[in-house]
Amino acid sequence: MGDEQGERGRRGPGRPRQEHLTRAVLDAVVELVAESGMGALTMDAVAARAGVSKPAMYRRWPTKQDLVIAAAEARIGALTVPDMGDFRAELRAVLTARMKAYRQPGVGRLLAGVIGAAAEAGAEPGAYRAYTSRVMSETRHLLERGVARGDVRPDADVDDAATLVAASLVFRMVGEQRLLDEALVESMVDLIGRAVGTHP
Amino acid sequence: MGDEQGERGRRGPGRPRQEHLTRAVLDAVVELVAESGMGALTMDAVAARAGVSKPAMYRRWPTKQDLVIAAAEARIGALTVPDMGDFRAELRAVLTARMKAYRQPGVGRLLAGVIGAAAEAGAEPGAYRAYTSRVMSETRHLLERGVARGDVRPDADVDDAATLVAASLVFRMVGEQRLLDEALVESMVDLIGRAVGTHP
Amino acid sequence: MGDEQGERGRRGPGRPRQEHLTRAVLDAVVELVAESGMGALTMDAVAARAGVSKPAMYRRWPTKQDLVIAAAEARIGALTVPDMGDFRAELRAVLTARMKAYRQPGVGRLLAGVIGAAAEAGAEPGAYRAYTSRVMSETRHLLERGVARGDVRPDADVDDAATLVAASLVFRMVGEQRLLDEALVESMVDLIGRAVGTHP
Amino acid sequence: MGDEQGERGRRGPGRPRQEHLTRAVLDAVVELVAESGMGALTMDAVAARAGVSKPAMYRRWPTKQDLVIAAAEARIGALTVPDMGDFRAELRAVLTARMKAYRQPGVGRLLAGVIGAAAEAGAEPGAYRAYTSRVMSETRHLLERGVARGDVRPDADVDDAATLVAASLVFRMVGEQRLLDEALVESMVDLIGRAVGTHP
DNA sequence: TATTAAGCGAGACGGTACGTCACGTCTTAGG
DNA sequence: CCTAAGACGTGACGTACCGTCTCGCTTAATA
Repeated sequence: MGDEQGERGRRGPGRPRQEHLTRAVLDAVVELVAESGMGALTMDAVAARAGVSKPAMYRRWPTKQDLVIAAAEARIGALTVPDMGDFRAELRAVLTARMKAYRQPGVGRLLAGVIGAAAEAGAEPGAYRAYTSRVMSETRHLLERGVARGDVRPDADVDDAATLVAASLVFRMVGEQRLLDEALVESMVDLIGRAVGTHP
Repeated sequence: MGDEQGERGRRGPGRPRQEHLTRAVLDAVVELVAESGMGALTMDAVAARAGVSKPAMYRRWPTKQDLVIAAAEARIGALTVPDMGDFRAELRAVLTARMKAYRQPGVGRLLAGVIGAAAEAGAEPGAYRAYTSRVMSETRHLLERGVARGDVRPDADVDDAATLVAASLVFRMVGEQRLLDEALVESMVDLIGRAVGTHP
Repeated sequence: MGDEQGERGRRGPGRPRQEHLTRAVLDAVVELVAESGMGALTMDAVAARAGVSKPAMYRRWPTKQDLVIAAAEARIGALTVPDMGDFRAELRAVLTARMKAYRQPGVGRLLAGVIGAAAEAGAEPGAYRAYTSRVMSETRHLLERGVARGDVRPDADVDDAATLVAASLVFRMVGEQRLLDEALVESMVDLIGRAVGTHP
Repeated sequence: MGDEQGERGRRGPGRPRQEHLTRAVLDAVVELVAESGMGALTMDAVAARAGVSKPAMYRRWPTKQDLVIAAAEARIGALTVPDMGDFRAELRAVLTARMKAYRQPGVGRLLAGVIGAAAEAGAEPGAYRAYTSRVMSETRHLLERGVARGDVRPDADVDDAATLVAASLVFRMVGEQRLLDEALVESMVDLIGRAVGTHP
């Protein structure tokens, strides 16, 4: 699961970890994926590109999956949309932000890799689930705010609508392997707006 | 890409392929994935489980990816929804059919594996794209029929709406790793129906 | 322990092992040791030098120890001294033969490595013991023939005398790290001849 | 080569080394080897067992080899046999003393390890040679005293005879991997006594 | 009926990555 | 200057999987 989430505070005695190595590795992951796809994402290749030793990597992320997820999170990051007084506007904001994050070079393939890796053998859902559920709850929050405000139908299933929001961009990119653009965002704002909005 | 699509006709002289081996292999793939996930899906393991030699497998599917896609297709299969006179009914039919296909044991992880594998290094999009675009065009056909019939808005982007339809179940299962059920289908019929329907 | 001792007969179905690989590996071991000592005897280095893959090596010798012992045996080989009618002459013959075998480049260090490796962790005595006891019994046979003939004292402990014969050259080379020569052999023939001979 | 031979006097300013750490490490080496063989003799394991940090070890013995040799010397130690007026008696004394030293738990494997390590790559003969030649000269001294006294043949090669004396026990233990006992010592006194003695 | 091309199981092969381990160094903080 | 703790680079380890190949055998369609 990686322990890089631990508070940056004391780690007891001994030489502390060098944070620039952590960054170098995450950068190397994205670069390699952007250049040559997930197939080129070898632990050895990452270590070589980052100028870091393999043990130093495995100390931080015990599994390739953990590393990949950490790299994806570092590029996609968290997302909080402020109350803009209008559901459609907020939806446009969040989709636009995600579109831009996903369009960064390598992020698309990285995300596909993360999804594939989550289906692995013993793959403890740990890190992956943590990431996924965080993203979903952001979206649910948006919908609930809309319900409270009155521009989202109260009888729409928030869970399922949130799935629709999250799925749209990810599936287009990863499933259909097509590029994302503003037109898609606009289209989705319209479709999902009609699906859950109070005023058609 | 696999040559198993070739017409079953003449293959010239020599001993013909034994079709029961083909079936045994595809079954073994699904069984293994269902039991132990994609990580356990070794070519050797498949061969052992199916009681088939590796060369016999590679004669049929030149690559592991091809085999995985073939196995997924064999379980999910093609889908043609007859004209039922009502878009929502047809949408419910197609989503229900897919839900049932996806819920078969192993199919979820298999699909995740296919998606992940499509992001590999040189991964010629070949087989994957062929499968994906076939599925998408089925859905587009449904929407176009609705437009012609008059119960789907003509100004809705068919492409983007089709993405929404396909994404809903796949993302819930693969992205969120949650089980599919009838309630989700009903929810999606409602949401997508409102999104593209002419009568709210 | 290595299975390379198996009779060269049938190995059942499947592709047979390529014997030239076996030879190439054993040669590479000796070359590397002769050039750079046991420290340079990496499995990777051997594989590279022999132009053989690591799995192909591990199929033949499951352990580095087994490989080292096999290489040593291939260079030192078995030894049978014919009845020459005189114990001292036979002793001179066997010591001369061993001296020549040990003086081959790399063999000295190889032997030291074998001895060191035999003290390793779980080191099942298997291969090492087999080799050692074969060498010792050759020497014992020589002594027993001398007793039967009448030029070796019947009250000399054959076991301990055999140890002395085997130890002389090996310790000089491995323990003292000095080169072997004919003078040493002559000296040992004299000393051991007096130690166990009937006519001083 | 290790600096532990340095005079125990002043080491300049600063905190002096704690001698009990030195002893703890050497003890830990022998314990570990006795329990689990050379394979378990890791620098980390020694440090852990001795309750000492790695830098503290490397300050004393710059190399693992140096540590191993130091541990062996500490258990085997130097040996000076007083003039007993009879070569055979002195020979019995020295062999008995060595037999007892070698029979201590772990010492056999430790000695094998030392011999193996001496064949390593760049292994500067330093420490090993120093130890070996000291042992050999002890034995030569014994023989020379016998020659002077008149109970050792003056035409016996002292060097080669000394090799025989040293080799007997070491080879039996390390080469043949058999236990040492008084009978072997008695046997060797008889054999070597006949080999170099003036009165058969 | 004989030939022949292809299929088949078995398993060795080269290649490449895996995740781990050990060595010897270095960096922190504290005595 | 010593000490404990522990991260670091280096490099080898032994294993696993992929996709290919070489065996010796079997099976049909063709000649």
